[in-house]
Amino acid sequence: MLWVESQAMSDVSAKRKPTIRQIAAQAGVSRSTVSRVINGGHWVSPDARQAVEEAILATGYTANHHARSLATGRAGSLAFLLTEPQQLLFDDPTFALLLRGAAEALAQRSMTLVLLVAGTPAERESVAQFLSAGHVDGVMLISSHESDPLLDQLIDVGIPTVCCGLPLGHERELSTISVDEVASARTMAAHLVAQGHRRIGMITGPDDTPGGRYRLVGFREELGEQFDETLVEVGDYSYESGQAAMTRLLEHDVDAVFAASDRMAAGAIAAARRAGRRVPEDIAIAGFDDSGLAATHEPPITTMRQPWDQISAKMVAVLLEVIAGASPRSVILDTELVVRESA
Amino acid sequence: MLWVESQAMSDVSAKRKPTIRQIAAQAGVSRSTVSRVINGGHWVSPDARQAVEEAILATGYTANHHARSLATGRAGSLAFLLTEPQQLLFDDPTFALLLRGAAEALAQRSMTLVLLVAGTPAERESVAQFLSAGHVDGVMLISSHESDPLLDQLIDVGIPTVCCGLPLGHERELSTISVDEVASARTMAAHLVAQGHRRIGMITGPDDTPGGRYRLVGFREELGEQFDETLVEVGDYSYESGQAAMTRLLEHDVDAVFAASDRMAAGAIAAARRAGRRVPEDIAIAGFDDSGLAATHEPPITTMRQPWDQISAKMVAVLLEVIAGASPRSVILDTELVVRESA
DNA sequence: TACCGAACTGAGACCGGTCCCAGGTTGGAC
DNA sequence: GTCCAACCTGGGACCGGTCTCAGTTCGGTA
Repeated sequence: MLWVESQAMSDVSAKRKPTIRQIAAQAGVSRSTVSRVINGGHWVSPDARQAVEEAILATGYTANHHARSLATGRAGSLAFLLTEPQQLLFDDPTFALLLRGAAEALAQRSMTLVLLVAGTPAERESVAQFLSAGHVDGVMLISSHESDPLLDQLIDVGIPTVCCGLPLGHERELSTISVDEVASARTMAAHLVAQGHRRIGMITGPDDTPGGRYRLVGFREELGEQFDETLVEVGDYSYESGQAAMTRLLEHDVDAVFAASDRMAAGAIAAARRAGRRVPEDIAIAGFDDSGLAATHEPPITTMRQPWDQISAKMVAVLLEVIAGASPRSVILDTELVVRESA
Repeated sequence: MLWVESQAMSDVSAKRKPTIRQIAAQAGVSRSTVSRVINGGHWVSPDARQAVEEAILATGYTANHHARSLATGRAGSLAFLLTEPQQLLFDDPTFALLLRGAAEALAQRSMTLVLLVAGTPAERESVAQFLSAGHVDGVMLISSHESDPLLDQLIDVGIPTVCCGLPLGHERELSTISVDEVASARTMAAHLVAQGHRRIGMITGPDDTPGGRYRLVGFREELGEQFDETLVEVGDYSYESGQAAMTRLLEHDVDAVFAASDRMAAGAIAAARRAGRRVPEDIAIAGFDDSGLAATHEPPITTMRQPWDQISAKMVAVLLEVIAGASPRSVILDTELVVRESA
């Protein structure tokens, strides 16, 4: 009876995860030494280190994240924060690329990615509370509307933050990873001009987003005298808004259109065809992002490629720097013109 | 000098997050009582409860997740685990819908969503280790390939798991949330028949996925005598595979095609058009999922709607039940025929 | 009046780590 | 021979909660 009980108990303890004390006992050293080995191993004798490493290997020991976080004050995780009111960002294939890249970059550092959605006001509130509670070490903010109230909250809370895209008006306080919007737009505009197009229209994004504002700036700069204010329409990056904008542009007899997103370009192509125009024969239509959609679209869309993998990798890298104490900094990455069939 | 120092120190402590002990002191009770109030408040006198609640409100106290997890052994978080080898799932808009739904469902319960990607073998290894370390309470597995070795690992580790789609061969050990594939496929097949189509082809998914296997079963059942083995092509749910499959089907003179995903349907439509066929006039093409793509496609795609919001909500609900001690169970949800223009 | 159980409270151990610090060796410089 | 620095080690406090359990109060019952 007694034997059965102790048998059962030893089964339980065998199944239970080993703690640092068990490793210490097995290796014949103190907890402190085990801890040192785990964290870099400075000031540990070769003998002790080896004994500890063998014990760890033998037991399959893994440190308890929660205990470590409690003791160190570091969470060991970063938040991936989505703030678009609608599910705009979820329709957007680009977000998935960023998410995947960020998750992988974190996994490599044995940190975790916590997904936070702050769409509704209620959600924003609970997210703000979550963040100020210190449950994560830093935030990757995926939103570029400058009016975003969450930006101020993040600055208030003082939590290390990196934004994707330019957070207009907050360049000093927050780190940002972005592409050179102006130069990218100039490149595409130059391409369209070089193709011999004269009446080139543009479908921009909202003016309170960097992509909406600066791609237009670059477009205007490059066209110079040729620039025609009446050939500019505003969209919201969605397929539908691209369709609507194109429908309006068709009344102005354009021979080329530069859309600020691939999805708007796809919508524009659909609208152009519905109006009986061929793409690219009658109208050339180019996009922006190279979001996967562009390559498989019919016809394949000429676009500016955003370096999504670099963007996500840099977001993580810069954010970790800031967490480690560095000052906020901004990184600007290059885009690449990808010529396909639509323009 | 001394004053300056103590001033600085008090500033620091003022900024520091309040702990349960400070709340206890402020409310004039013990830590235990505060803890009781936080966790439901049983066996607490009204006076004590009120004092504690006021102190919490006044200080903006929030419990430290890590400390709580350490003490309770519960992590307070669930993993959203992606296992597709390629970035297939990231191209797939449906995954984003699930992710969003799950994140929201968890936020409502003040739990967090940890994103895990297990694509490469190295990633799978570290994910397995992460999970067996008990860093999360449960796993939402997003993958439906029955050959997935991770399934066995999850069962080995014994971590509560819920799968999205039928994990073929593991119905007893794991919970699953799925739709009635067979009935859904029958509904769509019946619709195509009712529209007067005679030579109806199908583009299925891989045979080791429930969507690939059972949608074909339903399709065959419904067509009965009309079913023609030569009109079945296999795709991998992607746009390109839909294009390729359709190109082959066109040689067999089909007048309707049922694709097992909207993306394959879109690819099929493109291929049909390239071959000079009009959709739906010459060939009707239907999809599956209603993934957002379907509604905005040109023409809008007739499809079977999967109840994404219900699926994600059920995944979370069932998983929490299992974590709480319930036995694994399977939930089957209904789909809905959405008739648009393509079929 | 003695007893009992229910309602309520607080002390202390505990979860599994990290980190500060005091102490012990060892080797080299003076 | 002494002193000191560099290297290595272990004990104990601590991070911020939860939880068990013993103790107190109080109303009701035999």
